Amino acid sequence: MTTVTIKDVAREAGVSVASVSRALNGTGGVTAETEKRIRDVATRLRYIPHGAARSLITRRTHTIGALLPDMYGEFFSELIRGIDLAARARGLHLLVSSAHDGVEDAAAALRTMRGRVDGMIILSPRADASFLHTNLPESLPTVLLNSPLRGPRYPVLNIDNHGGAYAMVRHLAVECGYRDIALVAGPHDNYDAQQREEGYRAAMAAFVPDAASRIVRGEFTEESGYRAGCEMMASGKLPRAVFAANDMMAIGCLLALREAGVRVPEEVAVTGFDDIPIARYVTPALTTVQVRIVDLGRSALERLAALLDAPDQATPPEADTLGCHVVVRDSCGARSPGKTSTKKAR
Amino acid sequence: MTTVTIKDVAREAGVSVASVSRALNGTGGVTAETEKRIRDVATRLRYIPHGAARSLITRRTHTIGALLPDMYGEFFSELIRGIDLAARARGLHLLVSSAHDGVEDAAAALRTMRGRVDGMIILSPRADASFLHTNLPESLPTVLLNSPLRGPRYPVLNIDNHGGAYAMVRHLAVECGYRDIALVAGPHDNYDAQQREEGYRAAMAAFVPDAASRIVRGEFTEESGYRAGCEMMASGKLPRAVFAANDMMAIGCLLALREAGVRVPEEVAVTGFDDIPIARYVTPALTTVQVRIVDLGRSALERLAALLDAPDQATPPEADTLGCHVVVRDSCGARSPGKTSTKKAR
DNA sequence: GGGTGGAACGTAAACGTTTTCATCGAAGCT
DNA sequence: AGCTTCGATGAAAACGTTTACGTTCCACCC
Repeated sequence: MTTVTIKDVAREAGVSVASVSRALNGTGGVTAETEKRIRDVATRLRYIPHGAARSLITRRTHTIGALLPDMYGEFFSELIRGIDLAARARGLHLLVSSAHDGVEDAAAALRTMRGRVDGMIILSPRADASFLHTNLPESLPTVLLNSPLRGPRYPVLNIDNHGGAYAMVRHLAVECGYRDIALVAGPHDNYDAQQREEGYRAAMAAFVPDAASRIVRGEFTEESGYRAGCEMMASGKLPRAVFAANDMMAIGCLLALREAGVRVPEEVAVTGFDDIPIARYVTPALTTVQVRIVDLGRSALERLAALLDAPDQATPPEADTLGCHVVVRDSCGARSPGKTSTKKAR
Repeated sequence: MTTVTIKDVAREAGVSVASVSRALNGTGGVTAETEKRIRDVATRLRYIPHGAARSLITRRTHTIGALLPDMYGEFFSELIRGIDLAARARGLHLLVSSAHDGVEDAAAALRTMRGRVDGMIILSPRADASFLHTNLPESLPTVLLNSPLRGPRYPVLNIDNHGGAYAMVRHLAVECGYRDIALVAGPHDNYDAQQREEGYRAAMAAFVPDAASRIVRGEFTEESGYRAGCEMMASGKLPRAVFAANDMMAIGCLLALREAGVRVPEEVAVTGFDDIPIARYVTPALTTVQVRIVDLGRSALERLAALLDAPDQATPPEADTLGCHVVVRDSCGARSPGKTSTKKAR
């Protein structure tokens, strides 16, 4: 009696449960008169349908699951935001699970999704082919984010890490005219980091073929960026430009240089990757590669929704990549440090 | 055949579904031998229990729902992060719904939670008493965040807006010695904004009783902070210190002053509220009121979990408030602009 | 006026689990 | 040997819905 079910409504309204279901769902088959009566009773009793029961028979949950490695930082909040935005536009709900304590954890999280979601969006370094095979219910529509996996099994959406890094190096080399461009790379085992590094190499080979490339490794943290900056200064020979594989490292590097009295961008240019919100507020404002993470989330969900609507549509086997472009601010020296334009806060 | 159910496992293993359930759940009542056989079959068939079906009978979903007004900005991502952190520590999952397109929307979101969650965390300006009464299943454990609501019905967790604002003004008045302190307030209909404003007034009355208080209204956006800065300069008489009711407005104000060539903090001190990540990276680094949003989310979930474990425990009728404290950086002029300490990126 | 058709409504099966209860057999005891 | 006890197992109910299928009833048509 504590919670009111469809039976209570039926009894109170003097009809069968079937009629209540029909009336409340707007399926035909009930007089306008009885429908009204049922509706009245339902609101009076404050009846709320039981989601689990409904989706058990309907085989629809109107919920999509998101498996993410971690909730941290701008990236993931932006991503979730994008997914959620698109989801609610479609009347879908979001079951998030940030499982990052290893494969066990991720597997468990994935399994509990069974029967609670209509589809999955997965962004996880651990999600290799065999992992997915054993833990993902055979027929659950899924789209992968930022995954090295290819193939017709699941659609994949990637950030154009390679292209973004390439474009940034081109900017530094061609438009700014620098030759001695160093990379503060990300961790070796990180897929994004690998691709960005490759983009750097390719662009260096293309635009300043006779200049040596110079790479110091970081870990995508501000601290590691700071250390990288110190390291380069200690080496006695500063590069003319530093391209950090993400913004946090760029900022760390910026701080290290500032502390040492090195002027940015006059002596050394510094650029990053990601365009996190902080980027435009540091001084000098950071030139970086903008990747519209919100859009990544959004298109992931759109793609998934398409899969849900047309289950056996042949999915384009090619992986989609989300373009990104460099946004020029002050830290690269390509423009005179102008006034920071005031933008409407988002 | 497309999805494998418990029946398939039972048939394949030559036992009843009951035994499969017992074996897989580790309830007693099966020989070690048959348990192993069942387990083997289950993994071979890649059986994954159906969540909805299970929770239909168990009346447990191991999921908690979060109703938030919007996913935007640092605040909400931090909040979710806090909730999620505590949730996964308890083996709970998270069903988020950011419903901000009005009451209709929020109501719909809340109703679809029925049967999918064991409890709710609600942070919504729209969630007044009657709204909750009509849309919240009678017996669903719920904790409210940052709500003006009081009473024994639901536990409430609040940020100590009043105390934080009070402390900041005290800092400006007592420790920095300023008397002419202006407030850039938040929107009138915002609960946080109201409390912060009240804290400002109270502190002004307490510490600089003979100084006039000065309030210009903003909307919690960077742009409105920028405008507030311009407005104050246009008035011809700049205050000695500006306390903005949130960081984004403080930053906007900072920019306006900087553009006009006003030196911060030498001529005008500027402080904010929230301690968003950006705050420590602007120059001068922003003195602000730190509120541990992650902790807010965490304790909300802890509280909810306690409710779940002991449903009829008398909930402390007093609303809990989460303390906050001022963190002194450069923008208030209380200390000599030091080196920005490099922190480990979170 | 006796069919015919269709709309309104009820009955019951189904969804995939867990759990109570009954059954069965073996082991232990006198 | 006859009884009890207990552990392993299966049968079936239950959870709260939706929906296929009947049934009833009324209007309509010849």
